[in-house]
Parts: sequence; C-alpha cells; structure tokens
Amino acid sequence: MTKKEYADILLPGVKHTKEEYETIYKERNLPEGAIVTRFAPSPTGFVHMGHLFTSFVANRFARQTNGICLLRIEDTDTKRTVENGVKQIIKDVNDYGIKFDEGAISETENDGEYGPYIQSERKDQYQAFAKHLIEHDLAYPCFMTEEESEEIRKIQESKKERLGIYGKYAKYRDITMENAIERINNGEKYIIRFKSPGNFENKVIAEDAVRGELEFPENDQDIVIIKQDGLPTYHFAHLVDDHLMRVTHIIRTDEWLSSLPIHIQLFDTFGFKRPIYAHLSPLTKKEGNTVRKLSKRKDPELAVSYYHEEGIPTEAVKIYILTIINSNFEEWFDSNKDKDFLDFELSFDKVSTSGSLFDLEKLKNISKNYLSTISAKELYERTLSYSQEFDNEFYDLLTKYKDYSINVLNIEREVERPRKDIESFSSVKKEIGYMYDELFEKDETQFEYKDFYDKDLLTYYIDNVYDESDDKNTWFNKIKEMCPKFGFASETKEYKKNPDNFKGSVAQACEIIRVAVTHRTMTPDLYEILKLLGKDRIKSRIEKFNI
RNA sequence: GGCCUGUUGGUGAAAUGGUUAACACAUCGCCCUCUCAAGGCGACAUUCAUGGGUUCAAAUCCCAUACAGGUCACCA
Repeated sequence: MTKKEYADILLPGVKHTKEEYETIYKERNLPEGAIVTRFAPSPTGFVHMGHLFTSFVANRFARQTNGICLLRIEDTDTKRTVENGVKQIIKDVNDYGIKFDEGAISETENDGEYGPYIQSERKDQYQAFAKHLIEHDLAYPCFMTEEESEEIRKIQESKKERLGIYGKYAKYRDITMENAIERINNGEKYIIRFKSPGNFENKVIAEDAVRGELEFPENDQDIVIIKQDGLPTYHFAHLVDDHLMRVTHIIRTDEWLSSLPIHIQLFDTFGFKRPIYAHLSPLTKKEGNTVRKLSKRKDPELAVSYYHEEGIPTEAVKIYILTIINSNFEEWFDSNKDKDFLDFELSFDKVSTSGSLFDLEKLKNISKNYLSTISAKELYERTLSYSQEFDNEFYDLLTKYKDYSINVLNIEREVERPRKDIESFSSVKKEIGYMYDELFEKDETQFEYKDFYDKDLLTYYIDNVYDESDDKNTWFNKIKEMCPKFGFASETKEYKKNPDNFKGSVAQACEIIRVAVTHRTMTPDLYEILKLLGKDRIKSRIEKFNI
C-alpha cells in the first residue's frame, strides 16, 4: 500500500489535493507593502472591547497600506458555537464602522475569492493539507483513549516532566499502516497528530513585529491537527487558512505567543513563507489587587452593546483604542485637530507590550471632547436616534421641537472653545432637559434656597429690564444696572472689597435668575438660555418660582 | 511545575547610555468668568519592582531575585 492510499483511508472523501488548493487560491496581486490581515473570532457570544480592539487595529493596518482585512469565522469548536453568533459579530463590528474587504457576511454567505471564510465549510481544505503531511510521513493517526492520555498526564506530573504528547509519550507516532488499518476496521476512533520534527533542546528565533526577536525552545509536541469530528484544531486551521488566504500579517492577542513555536514549525514544515506576527497585549482590568485580561464571561459590562446603551459615540471608543495602541497618537491628534483620527498612521513598533488597564474615565473624557467637536445638527440627529431606542419621552420632545433643540444644543458650540459638558448621548437629556417645559414642570432637581433669593428682583427684571432684542453686552449691563436696587454689587470686585455692604454681586443676581428659570445653579450661558426660552416662558417660570 | 512575556506616578505612557524623567487622564490649588463646562497657570515619581555588576555616565546594557500576566485541550 502506498502512503497515498493510506492517507485516503485515514481521511476519506477529500475532493482536492493540497496542490490543487494552492492553485485555486492565487497569490494576491497587491501593491508593495500592502498588509493582508484578518479578524478571526469564534462565534461564541457577544463582541466585547477586546474583539473591537483587535479588529479595529487589524483593520487600520490593512486600510493604511491599501491592503485587505478579511473576516474569518472560527467555528471549529462545534460545542461552543452559539446560534446567531456570526450575525451578532458582524452587527457589532459594523456598528463601529469597521468594514471588511472580504469574508463572512452571514452564517452561510461569503464575499471574496478566498472563501469560504467560515471554517466549518473548509473541511476539505484542512484535510487535503493533513493528507499531504500523512503522505510525507509527517502526520499519523493516534488511537489514544481519554484514559490513556489521562494516565500519561499523571505520570508526567508525578515525574515533574513537561506535559503533553512528545517523544516516548507519542505512543502512535510510529504505528504501522497495517496496524492502523486494522484498528480502523475494528471501529477504533482516531485523530490525526502532527509528527513534530522538533527538539526541545534546540532554540528557534521568531520575529514579532511588536516585540522584536523572541527565542523559544523548538516545539516537540505532536499536536492534534485533525480532531475526531474531522475539523482542524486552531493551529492547523491557522496554517491552512492564513496560507491559502494569502494573509501577510497575523495580528492577534498575546495569549497566542506561547504557541508561536508550533505555528512557525508548521509553516516551516510546509515550506511556506512565515507570516509576520504581531502580538498585541490585551486590555486588562483591575479586580481587587490583581490585574487580568478582559474576559467575556467575567466582564459583561465590556460588551460593546454597553457603550451603545450608554450612548458613547463609536468614534470615542475608536479614538480611545488608538491612544492605547500607539501612545504617540494622542499628541498627533492634539496637534492635527483638523484631521480625521483615521488619518493617523499606526506603527507596529509603537505598540505597547504590556497590557493596559481599561480606563473608563479616559474614555469618557475622549467622548466629551469628541462630542464638543460635532455640529449641533449632528449631535441632534444622533441623540435623536439614541433616544428612539432608549428614551421615548425624550425622543418625542426632540421630534416635536426639532429646530429649538438644535438651537439649544448649539449654545456655546460654534465658538473657538466649545462647551465640553456632554459626555454621551445618554447625558444630553440630563444637561438640557430643563429647556423643555414638559420636563421642566415635573423636574425634581433639588436646589437649595438661599437667603439672597429675591422674588421682587425677578419680577422687576422680567417686567422692566429684560428685552429680547438686547445683545449680550446690553443684556449684561442692564443686569448690572439693576443690581444696586436690590442690594447687589454691580461688579464682583466691588463686592469682594466690601462683602458686608451687599447681599452679593452680579453673580448672585444672575444666580437668582438662573435658578428661577432652570432650577439649577450651573448651566450654560444664561443669555443664550433666556433668549431661547423667550420672554413669555421666562415670565411664566418666574411666576411659578416660589421662594 | 515547565516555557514565554512583562514591571516607569492613582491611570495610559515618553525617553532606544548623557542636563531638572515628556505628554495625556484623574486629583488638588490659583487665575479668568454671570454660574458651570472649558481655557490659562501651577502642584503631584529625589526616581524608573528589588539587589548586584558594566561604564566617566544607566529608567535605558548584563546577571540574579521578586511580583504580575499568558500558556501547557480532540477550546479558540
């Protein structure tokens, strides 16, 4: 029996050969320096910050080199695969404006010439490559039972040896074809293992784009390449897919660093060019006194849907990711305010090697800054669509008073230093709610009555002073002029000099008006607020203001 | 336990052998101001996990130790 016939028996029904696949998936014809990379999640549930982080970074590198970023679904673990997982990933990632040049577009559809991009649909490819190894005596069937491998583990533990299937523990490494076929005919189950050519005593050098040269012992583990269900393990799928999809850069988190010797060995064994690896340190989180990687199971609040619900703009999240991944981004962004943050060019050697703590405060600050740069119209539209999903009452008001709302949102916006008080779409209502009578009337904000609050001042003001046609200076000067009548100093300095002579200064006079009209002591520019409210509403609010 | 990676202020970090260790967030002051949000100015690491060594000179190079994280599946 030839090796080829043997391989046919071990992995029957494979349609193509490794060589055929190599011609089916052609080398890409891309400009010099173009990065072909991929985002390769498992459809095991929601997308969280960690995924977004890697996928966005991968996407940026591809984009900025006019390369390709593809989406591949790693669903070889049929037990963990979740229904609608693929749909969810695509939706979440698309919400962040992360677009793929090719890849899965749903559970069953693919877009691109290197597909299918869903691993469970590529069984033939993996098996063709595995057969190639078998034919070259670089892979073998392993009939080890669970009990047997458990026993090996126990022996290794008691002898304090390295765990795993290697050297003398690779019991079926040299199984004869006859023996194997006999076992198969007896119905014994088997998997395919790689016959590792490595020696643990030898060192291999691996190049990592962010960490530089890395030295490891050679891999000598006979890792599983094809599982009993005929699907490949991650390591083997990585080799086959990334080679056939002509991927140039493997951008992934550093939990894969320790399997790098396996991956390198696989590429070398096939004589394929090794891809460039870039291992990113994942975002971490502090829990008590320890710091650990963000976890999907333990940190549900890090699901991207959380930011959606909070109304944090996707741009802010992306800007935050950029500040984390390349610390020189922040400075660049600060001095290139006219540019889009996507114009920043990421570099691998600026990527930090230690995992950063996820800093919500910083994200909020970025969000606040970002929201101060967009137009009132845009803020309005986006708050509207946020409210449509999460706050019907506010949605109705925004719809009813569209132009008015835009004007409110425009207070101190189109100026050199715009206001930075809105942190998220969810906080808009809190910041401007009092501008709507419907909300103002049932507003339960507690404000403290102060001794100097004076109803007469308010009445006098609205009846004799306030004039809608005044410009800002006139408006303010009129308030100042009115101050002495009610015991307030027209000038702050005057008041500070002789505080005992006054009830307060013009600042306190303004506070009275402000509180009467908004029920709060801190608001944006009072002149603008009064102007938008209009004289009638000011008057009505003042009348209802009980001191 | 083996292997690997990392360790600069509350946080993210810069600095790639050479003056007082950038910058940003947070915090605290002061200024400006009709109140806020901002903005301006200033404070905040005698020190870069610890201990040795190399050097005229080290956060930067070397060694050891400690701590943290990752990984050692027919999971990815």
